[in-house]
Amino acid sequence: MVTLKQLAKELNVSISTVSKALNNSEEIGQETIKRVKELAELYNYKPNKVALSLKQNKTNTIGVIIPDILNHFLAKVLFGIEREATLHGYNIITCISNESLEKEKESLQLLANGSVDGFILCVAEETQMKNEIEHFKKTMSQGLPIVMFDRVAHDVMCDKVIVDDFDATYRATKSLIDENRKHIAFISNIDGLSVGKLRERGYNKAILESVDHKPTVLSISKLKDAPQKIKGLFKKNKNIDGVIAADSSSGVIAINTALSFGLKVPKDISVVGFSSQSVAIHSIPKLTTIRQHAKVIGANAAQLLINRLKNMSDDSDPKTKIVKTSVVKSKSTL
Amino acid sequence: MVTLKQLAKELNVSISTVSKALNNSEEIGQETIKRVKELAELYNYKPNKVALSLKQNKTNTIGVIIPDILNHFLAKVLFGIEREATLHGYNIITCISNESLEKEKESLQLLANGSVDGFILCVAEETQMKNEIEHFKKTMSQGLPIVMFDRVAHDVMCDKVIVDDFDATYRATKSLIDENRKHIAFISNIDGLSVGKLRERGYNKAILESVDHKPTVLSISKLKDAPQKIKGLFKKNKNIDGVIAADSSSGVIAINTALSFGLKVPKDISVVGFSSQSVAIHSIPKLTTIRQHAKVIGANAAQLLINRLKNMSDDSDPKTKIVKTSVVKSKSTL
DNA sequence: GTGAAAGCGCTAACAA
DNA sequence: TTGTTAGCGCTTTCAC
Repeated sequence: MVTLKQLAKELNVSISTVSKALNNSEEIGQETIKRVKELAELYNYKPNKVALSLKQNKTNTIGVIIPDILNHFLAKVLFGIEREATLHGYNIITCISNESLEKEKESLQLLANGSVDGFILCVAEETQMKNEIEHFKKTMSQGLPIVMFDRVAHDVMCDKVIVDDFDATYRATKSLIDENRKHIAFISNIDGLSVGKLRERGYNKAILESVDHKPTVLSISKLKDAPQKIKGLFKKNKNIDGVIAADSSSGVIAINTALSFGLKVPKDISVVGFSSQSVAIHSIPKLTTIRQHAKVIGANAAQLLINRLKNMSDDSDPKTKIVKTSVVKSKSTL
Repeated sequence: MVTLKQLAKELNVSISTVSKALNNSEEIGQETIKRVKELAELYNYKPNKVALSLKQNKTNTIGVIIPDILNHFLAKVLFGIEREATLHGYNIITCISNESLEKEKESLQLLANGSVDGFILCVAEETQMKNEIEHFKKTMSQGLPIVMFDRVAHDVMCDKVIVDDFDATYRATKSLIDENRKHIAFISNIDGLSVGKLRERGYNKAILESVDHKPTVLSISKLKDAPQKIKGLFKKNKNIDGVIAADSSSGVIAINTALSFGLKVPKDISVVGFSSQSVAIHSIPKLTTIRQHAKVIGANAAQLLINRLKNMSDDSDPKTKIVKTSVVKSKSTL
């Protein structure tokens, strides 16, 4: 990489002249600016990012900590973050916590050494289980703002972007009730997570309000077992005629299982799931989905963080942004 | 963040003493080392990464450029890269090219300013179409090594990690022929990509060698249209009794479509697809998959790059690593 | 055993 | 209009 020093030498001017010329300083003569810029162009000069970071005490880099990159929702959020960040001239360093508290702590520690200006993260499952928040607080006390999305730690005072999980399942369940469904089950692969619990509660509320059966909840601990477990559920409760799925896979699996069981979808049974277009088409009929607008969530998180970074002095109260879900009706419901 | 300077001041010693003490230098007395380390611990001192990078002229950061983070295979490779990189003390900066040549160039340019020590990338679709490679060469000539995986530019002399695509479909097609299938179709959502072409060729070869029908190739340009297009294919060719799917979604969609068509899988029709466990379970029966070992690919790519970085002087010939696919037999084939 | 000083590449206050 | 200098945080050579 060519440096200012080399350009200066070649042009027989001082380093600062070159620097100013490249930054279009008023101080420098047009002629000089032109000469400098031409040579810089020729040598494809790019200001060294590391030196700039050191000088300006900011990296224009955001640390993103994701529990699971293979989760389609989380990948999509990451996509949204990357887009928005790039738009504002920020890079992202991605760490994957693998749902582990230890790895989450490590990643936070590792990047809190000047590598990044702030964090966007989704709390790991283990962290939520153990309800640990000290590492978040410590990071923030070092002057690194955090934005949490989806799964958040309520007791940490930071910006957050969340989904209206409770409402979403409440309304979805209601809508199945309106279809005159009599026995609606709730299937979840994420009952350990804050969002999973919220979704279950929304379902519970709707059921308890309107239907005369108790909530029927199926918890899938390993996705691999989903087909079998769902099959078991259908066998045990022959009268199930509606399913709310809390995660993106179990909805399509529920449809496929129902079909292989000889049930007609949506005639005999309606299925709604949290999912996205690209997964929803893995069943025929296509799954009616609760869309979380993952990209929007990512973009919002990035915006919140970048705003904080741009006004570091401004110590205003943390904001929580709720991104409303919307239902994309398809042929798996009436 | 606390700096050496501050520690030095507080301890009434010089900056260099503190630095040496923290690095366990022989020069420094045990007593001093102890004092210094205690204070550093107390203040949670971490050497500033940016300063280190500037000093040592390396960042311990890898730039990863991925065409599409929502592609399950690519996400999994990223996972593999991240793991291996973390293991060796490297961070990764992720850019998403969105299959665009322009974005790919930009990302490369943007990070080639000292932000990263090298690149791992999968060539964007547009880049492959236009067969552009200048930007890769330029980057490499700046002293930044590149490792390409999956979709590679053959004319660029760099390390590569690829899959035995041709062989994989050749063998998969053969295996359906061995099942006594008479009319095997090939479905692809990636016919513009180098790997897509290789896969098609493997299929073609097997068909031309052994069966008396011409290759039947269905090209899906937008995933959204997959169910419809596949339905069309089945309608037009009622005697199709085998399907090879080149991408992860169309395999499960083919099964689901066949079922909705009244066909029995695998009795009437066998389906094999490039996919992974978590997508394969989106059909009942589960899809027989050609596994690409995405995580291994990622890990290999990271290893190759890190090796180059560790021996920058060593100008040895580029290596190409082939990660063999394996078939995970499931109930969608006989 | 400890400290001073140079230098990584850059910007900016100040001097000329 | 241009140049000198200091300094961002760190390591390392060389002097004491």
